[in-house]
Amino acid sequence: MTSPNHTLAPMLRKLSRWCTLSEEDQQAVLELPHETRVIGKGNYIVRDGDKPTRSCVLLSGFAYRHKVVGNGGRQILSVHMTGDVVDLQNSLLRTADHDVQALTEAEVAFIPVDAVTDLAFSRPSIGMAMWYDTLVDASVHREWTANVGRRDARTRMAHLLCEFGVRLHDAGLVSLCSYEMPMTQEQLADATGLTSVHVNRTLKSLDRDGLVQRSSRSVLITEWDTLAKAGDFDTRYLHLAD
Amino acid sequence: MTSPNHTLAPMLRKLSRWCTLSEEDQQAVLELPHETRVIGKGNYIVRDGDKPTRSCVLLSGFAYRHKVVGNGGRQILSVHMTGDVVDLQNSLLRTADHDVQALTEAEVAFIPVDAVTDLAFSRPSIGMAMWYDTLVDASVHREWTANVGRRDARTRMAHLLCEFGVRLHDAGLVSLCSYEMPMTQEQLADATGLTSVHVNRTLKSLDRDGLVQRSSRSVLITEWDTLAKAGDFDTRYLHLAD
DNA sequence: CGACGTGTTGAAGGAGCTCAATCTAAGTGG
DNA sequence: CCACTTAGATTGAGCTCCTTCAACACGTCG
Repeated sequence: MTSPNHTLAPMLRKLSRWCTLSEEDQQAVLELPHETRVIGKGNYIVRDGDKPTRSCVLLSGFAYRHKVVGNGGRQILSVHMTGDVVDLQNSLLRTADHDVQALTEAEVAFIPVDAVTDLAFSRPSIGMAMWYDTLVDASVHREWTANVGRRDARTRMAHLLCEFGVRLHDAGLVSLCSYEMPMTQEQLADATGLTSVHVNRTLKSLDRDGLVQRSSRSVLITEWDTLAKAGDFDTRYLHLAD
Repeated sequence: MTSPNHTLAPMLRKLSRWCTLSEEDQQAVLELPHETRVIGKGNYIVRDGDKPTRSCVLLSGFAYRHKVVGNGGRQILSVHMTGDVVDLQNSLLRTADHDVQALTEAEVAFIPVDAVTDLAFSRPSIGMAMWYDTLVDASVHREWTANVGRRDARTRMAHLLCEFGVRLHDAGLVSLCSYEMPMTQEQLADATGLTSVHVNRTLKSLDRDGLVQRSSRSVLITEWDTLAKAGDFDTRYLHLAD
């Protein structure tokens, strides 16, 4: 791997997850023109309806995507971490169909979308890796639809906690069973389609049963297998092993 | 447009929706190697866990994608119609993360996935159109997540009926407000995260209020604007106009 | 210190579920 | 052409999971 200290190294790491990239391919990714910026906690990266001309890569921190529905309710669609190309979707689709917001203070790199597509089609391996990345994203959306549509509160919550553990672990950030998850209970509610009150009770219940401990923003999964079972969780939809 | 009678014409029509394709591009799409087949109503096109080597285009009829969760519940993730490349996702991701099933008897064309990717990267306009197609698919997933996560039964149902109307209309099949929708109430339930009993009551209620009439399998939207409003429906997520 | 964001807990209510019976329409075989 | 079957639609009654509303606790930060 070329220069792990390079700004876009997290993005390269992520793309390499999906396809093998040659030395030149790797170099080309790292040389993508970009501009870095720090986004304050809670600030918007893209707003629903925007016509972004740049794609955004998360270099550090967390971000999430969400939609606001007619009655004022909000649905969080996915949570993103270091290395995620968090807004290829909106920029390639030309008009954003959802909001992207910083969950914590976050370092991001903006890349002109034309540079991204040019690279994708001049270097098929990179193009395939990017396409694959957006496909995995869609797979996660499918799992979330099933999660909020057909699982009860306890299962949903357990599922979400498992997903975060696996993805953070895969991104090389933490151990599977102990991680920092900077989401409030209200945000967890918006991610699971519940109310914050019920999220509270559900977390308490999981805690009482000895499956997971959550204090302030840290999560400690005490019984991974039991939690995964309770959460109807199978990593397959994350496509980590294909 | 080249030869509207060609087998793959519906796929070409769909791709042309997303990007302008040159005469040669169009020809190249139509000349994709393929094998057609008729899939009986209710038969599976792909099963969760399969490793498909061919992608599947719907030439006629309807299909839907779904997931089965731990407690036996089923969540329908999207419904597909003529021209939809119904399984680019599963074939490009190498392992299927959900089922694809024929809703009605359906004519399909199977295309080797290698032929698809070769074409995508040898002809960037086609590649971009295909990528775009999968991105729109993901956008629909996002809307569905919000639909089942944050809207009440009545709104969900109205939203679904509006989506079908717009998409069928866009595929050139029918008028916006009157179409055949061959789904049972149980399938509508699995698409909306409700039970069939409650779907029945919800449809009755929409009917009573004069918004929509549904007899056997036909849908007649009597008050489009009112239904769209009741369904918190905005076509933007379908990206038809970008 | 006071204020604000977040977490916690109780009590009451409701949207949607479960269970179960009945009805209807479209076959299907004799 | 009719008895029989079967998949789906319809309706009622009771229940429960989750929501709503409201109060209070806790920590942090000006």
